[in-house]
Amino acid sequence: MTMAVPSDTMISPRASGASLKSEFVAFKVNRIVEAASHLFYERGYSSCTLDNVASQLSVTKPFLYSYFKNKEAILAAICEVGISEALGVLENVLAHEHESHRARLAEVVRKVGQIVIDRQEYVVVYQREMKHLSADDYKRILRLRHSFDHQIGEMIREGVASGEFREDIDPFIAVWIGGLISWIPTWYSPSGQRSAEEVIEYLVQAALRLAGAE
Amino acid sequence: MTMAVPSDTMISPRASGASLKSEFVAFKVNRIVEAASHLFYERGYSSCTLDNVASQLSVTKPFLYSYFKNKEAILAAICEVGISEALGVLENVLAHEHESHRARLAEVVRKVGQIVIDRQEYVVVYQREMKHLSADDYKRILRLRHSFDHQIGEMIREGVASGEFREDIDPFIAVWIGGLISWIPTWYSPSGQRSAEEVIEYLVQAALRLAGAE
DNA sequence: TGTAAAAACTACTAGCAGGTAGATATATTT
DNA sequence: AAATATATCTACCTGCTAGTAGTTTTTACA
Repeated sequence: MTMAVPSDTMISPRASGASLKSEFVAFKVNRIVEAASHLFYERGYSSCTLDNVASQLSVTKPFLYSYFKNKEAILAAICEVGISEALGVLENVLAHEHESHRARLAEVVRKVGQIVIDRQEYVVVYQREMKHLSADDYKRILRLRHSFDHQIGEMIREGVASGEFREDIDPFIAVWIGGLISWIPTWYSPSGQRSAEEVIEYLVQAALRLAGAE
Repeated sequence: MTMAVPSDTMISPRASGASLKSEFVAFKVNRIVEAASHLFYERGYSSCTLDNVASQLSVTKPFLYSYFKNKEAILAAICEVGISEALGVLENVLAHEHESHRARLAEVVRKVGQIVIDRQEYVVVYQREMKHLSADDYKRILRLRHSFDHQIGEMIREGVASGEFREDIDPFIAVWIGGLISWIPTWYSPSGQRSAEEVIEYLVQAALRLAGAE
């Protein structure tokens, strides 16, 4: 988008990375995505107007249009946050050695669960509103999602092959575990009775039980 | 679904119940709800116009308004289908004796799972669009939902008390089981690889495993 | 078959929401 | 401080959609 513009007297603190100006832009883009995510979460994408989003940020609609092509582009940005973070965590975990397949599954579930709790609203908007994406954005996001599902499936398969998980477990069980995780944001509330730690602990236990790896 | 239609010379078989005319009305209401549910499922409630619904049925918008007060009333009717059917099944199962708590849980999960598969689109619309209900409809539907959750929780509690389910199972596990069930419509497709029977069998196994009642 | 009532339609309104053109304010540079 | 570039806003347009008023068609019945 915007190009690097070094300041007059000082060299940009980040060696060759983002300039101060492009950081400003990133900051604003971020704020727009946050506000939109919150409002889309509460009112739904189609019922939420860009004037709503703008006034939430105390700006005006054309402000949004100088950072996003259109309404759908904001939705695409929201959808990308949750899934790409989850994918990042997954790949990070898979890149490291683990003492057992069981431990590896537990860590993936724990970390992805944490992201889902941290990014609750993004995840819900992603699940609910994905169909409103343009064909291109839809494909892009879906590829990320498939990559995620595929790697989880692989992980389960390896656990079964190693004998650590029950033999009669179908790799399809990954879909059920995905269900447990995706279900959290529909009932978990930070202000509710259960703490995030408690919920995640239950989640991990449930996932291991489903995999027959207790 | 289809109602009995007495021949011209016969008196309506239902003594004081529904007349032929009110059965016609019920039939039309049903068709509207079906069509709307399908379109709301595909395009989302807010993005789907009543002209869309009408043309799907080869009628016009005022036709809809002679059977429903407004758009929201159609949504309320859709939301009510899934949850009230599930509640009906649940109460039916609970009214009968079972050889074990395990068997009872399995039967509830199996039957509710079947409804969720049969009424996939209704369930998804219910979950996604409930927030667009009027305050009154919202409360009414939520009461049904709470009744359902409560009774499931009770059932788990009894299973634990009886010693059939693992002691360390939290009654809160009902929420996780609810998650498994509600997750089905987001990935199951009648035309997909897995048959409905297969999916339900997996669901029941997973639920029992979560309850520690294998 | 004629008439009244019910059902459905045609044609409309009012308000809203995505998107934009051009004006204004702010920051940057010389 | 003037001039230029950037950022943001005001004011608008256009198309769409929930909802309605009044007319026409169909049905029911005598």
